[in-house]
This record gives sequence, structure tokens and C-alpha cells, in this order.
Amino acid sequence: MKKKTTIYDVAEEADVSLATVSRVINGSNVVKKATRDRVLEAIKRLDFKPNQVARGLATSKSTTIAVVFPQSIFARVKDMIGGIGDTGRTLDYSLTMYTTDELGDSNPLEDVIERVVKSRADGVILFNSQDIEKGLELTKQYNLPTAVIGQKTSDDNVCSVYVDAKAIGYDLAKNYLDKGIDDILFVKARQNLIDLNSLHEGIKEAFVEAGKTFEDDRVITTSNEFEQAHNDFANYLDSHQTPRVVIAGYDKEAVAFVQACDDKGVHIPDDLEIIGMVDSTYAIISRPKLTSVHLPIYDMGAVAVRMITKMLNEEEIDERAVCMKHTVVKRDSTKLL
Amino acid sequence: MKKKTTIYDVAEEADVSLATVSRVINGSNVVKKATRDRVLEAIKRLDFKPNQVARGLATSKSTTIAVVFPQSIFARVKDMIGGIGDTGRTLDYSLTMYTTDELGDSNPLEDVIERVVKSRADGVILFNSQDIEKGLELTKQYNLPTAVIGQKTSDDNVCSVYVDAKAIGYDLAKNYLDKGIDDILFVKARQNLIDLNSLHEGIKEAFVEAGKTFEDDRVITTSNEFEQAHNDFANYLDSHQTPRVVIAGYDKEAVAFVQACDDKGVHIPDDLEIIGMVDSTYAIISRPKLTSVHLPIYDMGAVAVRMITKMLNEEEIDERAVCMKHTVVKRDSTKLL
DNA sequence: ATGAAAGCGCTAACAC
DNA sequence: GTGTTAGCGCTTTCAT
Repeated sequence: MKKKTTIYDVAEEADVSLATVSRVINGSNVVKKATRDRVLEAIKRLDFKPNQVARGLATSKSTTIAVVFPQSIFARVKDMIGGIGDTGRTLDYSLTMYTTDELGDSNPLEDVIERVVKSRADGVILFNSQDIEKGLELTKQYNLPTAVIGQKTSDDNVCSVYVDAKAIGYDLAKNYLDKGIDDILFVKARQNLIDLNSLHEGIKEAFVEAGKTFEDDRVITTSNEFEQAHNDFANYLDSHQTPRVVIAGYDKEAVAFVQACDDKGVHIPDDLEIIGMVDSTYAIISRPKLTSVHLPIYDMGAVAVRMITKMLNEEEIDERAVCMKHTVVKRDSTKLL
Repeated sequence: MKKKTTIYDVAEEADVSLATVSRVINGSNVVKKATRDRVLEAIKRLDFKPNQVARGLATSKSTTIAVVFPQSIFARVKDMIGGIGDTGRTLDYSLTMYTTDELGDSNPLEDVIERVVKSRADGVILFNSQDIEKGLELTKQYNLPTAVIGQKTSDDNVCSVYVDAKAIGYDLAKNYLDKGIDDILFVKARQNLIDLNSLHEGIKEAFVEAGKTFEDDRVITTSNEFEQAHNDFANYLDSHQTPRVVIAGYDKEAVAFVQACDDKGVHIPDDLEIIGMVDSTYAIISRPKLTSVHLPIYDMGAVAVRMITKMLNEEEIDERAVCMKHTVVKRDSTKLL
């Protein structure tokens, strides 16, 4: 294992001091052109790659952002990974990946954040989840710049990117209420991109405005596991009157509901209309194709990274909680929308 | 922003030298119990977190493994991320995430590896892809321990985890050939977990053994984009005789084919049998449910990390290319399997 | 415009 | 057992 070439080697090769080499690689413009060229050439000749670790120690910055993922989210966020990855690369930040598991028992968010702190990441990206509050407390305590995806929050050290979940719920419910339909079922499934509690609030609000109430028994909470969800829905349909409209927290569960309807001979969209969320491949695969709330996933990831870097560079931040625009993509599972 | 507490602070607080503190946090067993306790207490009192960056500089190790992902893979590997994440955590390695895009043009693997080298990761995990050879050349050149997922390779500095794609192709084809069916179509789609070229080889081999040849026009290459694939298949069915068996490189494409059949009134599995790969949620969502080749995704991720750490610690490695067992999960899209 | 030297926070010889 | 000290590879004053 041949030793890595260091800044000293380059300095010697170019016959300058290491300070000058440092200046060149950091783009300082005080270096004379001739000298700079000589250094650049030496760098090339020796295939020198500055050691980020040493640089990190010297500057007390790691140019690293930690991304903490609920493991389950991967299936639905490939585009977001794209946004995060591309932006990190563009801004020259490394991304360290931390996973938390579904239930958060064996590897709670708090432990993960401890790790992040030890790693000296400059900032961290968190996803909306049950235990995010505890996480935010910790990042505040460590003064760790934080971006939250999927939930509106802000603080001294935290920014967020989210979609207006309340409006989604409100608009959807109001649309049907206006048409005299109040027979709505809300399928709550674990979801880290849309704050389902707010969405629930929105539905309730629309009902109140219409002089009605959205009862708690119009909410069904289910598993993220397809067959399990499918089962739950089949049971539901067996034991309840078929609702007229289903608002599902995530496309996958919407598809499960569609299939349960299919099994029971409930026709979509004539007997029942259903709306999914996220607008993932599941929405397109479904038969009938799913009407779904589209989220600007890629951009949300990109914005999250950008916000963190702004906090790090103490750039002006006009909005610490950025609301991204969602759109409802109408397909074949609705007709009165 | 209050300054982080360092090993010096702890040393002072505990009234020992920093060397002793270092010994304590590194679990050296030469420290007297009383001293150790005093140090431990000071660490707790000051909430000291050793700086991994400084440690990395001092040891010339980053205890970091870089994971390079084709961005597209995320949707299908959440379990693998689980395996990688859990194992990394257990072994106390950080994981740095690098994404490459679909086409590899704007962010070629080579550039990513340059970044990895700069970051001083101890090792790197790569996925099977078109341009992996160039990547391996580079990691060899930099003497960077590498684990490849999804393709059999090995070298001085590289290990791999893979499934026997050739056997998958061979077994599947042979099964039908033995039953007198040679009307097989192979759907090739981009896939980073199974080496589709080897799979193709396997099919060919079974044909040769049966005294036949598997013609090149029995292979259809398609997009990873669902609607596009669906379209391609619809066109195919319109312009060709309907095959008896379809082997699809990935479940999503298999589902697209199923729907194309559905549109044309081709009955599955009576008229046409179809087999998917990976055994993802798509296989279960499909109607009829898809027979699919199941991969031990989580374990593949875990093994990849473990192999790298073995290389790093110069542990004995009995097998540098580990073949994982796949299984065929029979569901409703086949009947003669 | 360039060099010398003092850190950044930690590990690991080497002393005692 | 514990302390002293020399690095690890780089950035950044401060001189020159």
C-alpha cells in the first residue's frame, strides 16, 4: 500500500511551501500565475487528492451533511435521493447516510443523532416521524443545523420543507362536501412526506365549515405491508357500509383498497372514488389508475440540502419553513374531483 | 455557538493527561479502575463526544464506507439499505452516500470514485452497472477495498456478493424446455441486482442442451419507466405471435407485461406464463400475483459491508465472491413451474 | 507573493 | 499505570 501523496509532496515537487499549495487548492487569488501553474502541474503529476479529513480538522468543518432515513422510506423517495444527492454534489458536500428502522425501537432517533454529532457532520436532514420532537430537541442542544422534510417546523437551528397537508385534506373534503357527499373514509398509513395529522385536521375543518363533523370512526389506520393492508380493507368492507370516497395517505394503501373493492365487486369510480398520495409508480400501476396528490419530491430533497448549506454559510434565509406546491393528478379512480 | 468539549477539557476535568482519556475511550484495559471511573464521569459531566475527524486523521482511518448508488435503485432496495445500515452501525462504520444517475452521463462513476478517494473512505460498495469495469480499475489503482453487489468479480482489493444469474436463467428455461415449451421471451430491463447478461447466457445454455437455439429476437430490451414499458409490450403483442412464457428481468416490467396481456385479452397463466425477478412489492400488487425470483436483499447488503470490513481488518476471507441463494416464489402467473 | 509556524483533536510510541 | 510528545495533513495567521 503505497503512501498517499500529501500536500508536502506537492510542495516539494513544485518547489514552494505547503502554504502556497494550500492557497492554490483553495482558490486563493494572491498566488502568482507562474507559481500557481507550477503547483497545479505538480498536483496533476502526483495525482494529489487533498485529504478531506485533515482539512476538516483544520477548519472544524466536515462539509458533510447527515441524512437520517426511516428505512421504509426508500421505496418512495428515489427522486428525493436524487435531489439530495445532486445538490450535495453541486455544493460539494458529502452525505452520510443513517437509517432508522420502522419502529424505532432498536435504533431510536436519539441514538442516531448521537452518532451524527460524533461524526461532526455540519448539518442533518430529518424526516417527519413520530419521534421527531425528541430528535429536534437534541439537534437544538448540539446546535446542529437541521432541515426537516415533510413537516412544518422552524427554530433557530431548524428549517423545513413541506407541503400544505391541511390544505390537501381541506380541499379534497370540501370538493365532495360541496357536491353533497359526506361519506368519506380517511386511510391513515405511515408516511414521512406528508403530515397526515394536519391532513386529518384539514378534512375536519372542511366538515365543520359545512356544519357537519368528521367522526373519528371515519379514520382507519393500517399497516405499510401490502397484504396486511389489503386484508384490513377487505374486513372493513365486509363489516361497514361502503363509503363513497376514500382518501388514502399513500398510494400503496390506495392500491390495496382498490383491490379490496375489486374483490367485493365495488366499482371504482362509480361506487367509490379513491385518492392516493405521493403520486408514485403505484398510482400508475393500479387499475384503474389512481388519482393522486403529486409531490415535488426531487425539489424537496434539493431544497433541504440548500437550506442547510445556507444555515452553515450564514446566508440570508427569507423563509425558514418552505411550503412546496402540490398538485392533484386526476386519473381514473375519481370522477367528481 | 459554544465550543465543543475536547479531550483536553476532559483530561483537565478528570485531572489526568489526555493520553489517559484517550485510553479510556478506546477501551484500553491498562487504566486503573479508579482513574477510569473518574474519566468516565468527567466525560459524562461534560457530555464529551470524541471527534471522529481528528481520530480519523490520527489513525489514517475514517471508519467510513462509501456506498455508491445508481439513483434508480432506491425503489427496489429498501431492504438492502437496511442490511447495509444495520451492519455498518453494528460494526461502527459510517456510511457515505453517493448517487450516480441513471445514464451515468452527468455524473459518471469515475467522478464519484474520485470524490470517494478524496473523502478518504476506507472502502466502497458498488452496484453492478454498465460502467463498473472502469470503476473497478480506479479502486484498484487507489487500492481502495471494494465490494460489488450484483455481479461476480474478485480481485486483490475487491470482493462481491451476487446471485447465480446463469443458474436462474438456465433453470427457468430448462423447466419449460423439458415440458416441450420453447416459446420463451426474455425481457431485459435495467437491473443492478442480477447480472442479466449471465441470466441470458443461462437461458441460451439450456436451449443448446435441448438441441435448440435461443434466438436474439427472443430478447426485448425496455425502459424502466412503467408506461413506456407497458407501451413497448403492447406493441410487441400487436406485432408478434404471443409467446408462451415470459422471463422478465424485474418485477415492475413483469407487471407492465401482465397489464399489456390483460389489455389484449391474453390470459395469464393459461395463455402465457410470466416470471418476475427480485420479488418486490410489485409482485404482490400484480393481479394475478407474480411468480418471482426472490433475492436475499437484506443479507446481500449486510454481507457487502461485512466483506469490506474484513478486508480492512485483514481478516481471513474464505470466499471473495459470495453467491447468495435465490428462490423461486411461485404465485399465480405461472402454472407449469 | 510567499514562507514559517501554530494549531485543529486525537492516537500511539516512548518514557517514567 | 500514567504522562510526554511527536505526528496525522491541512488551514491560517503572521512575518518577510
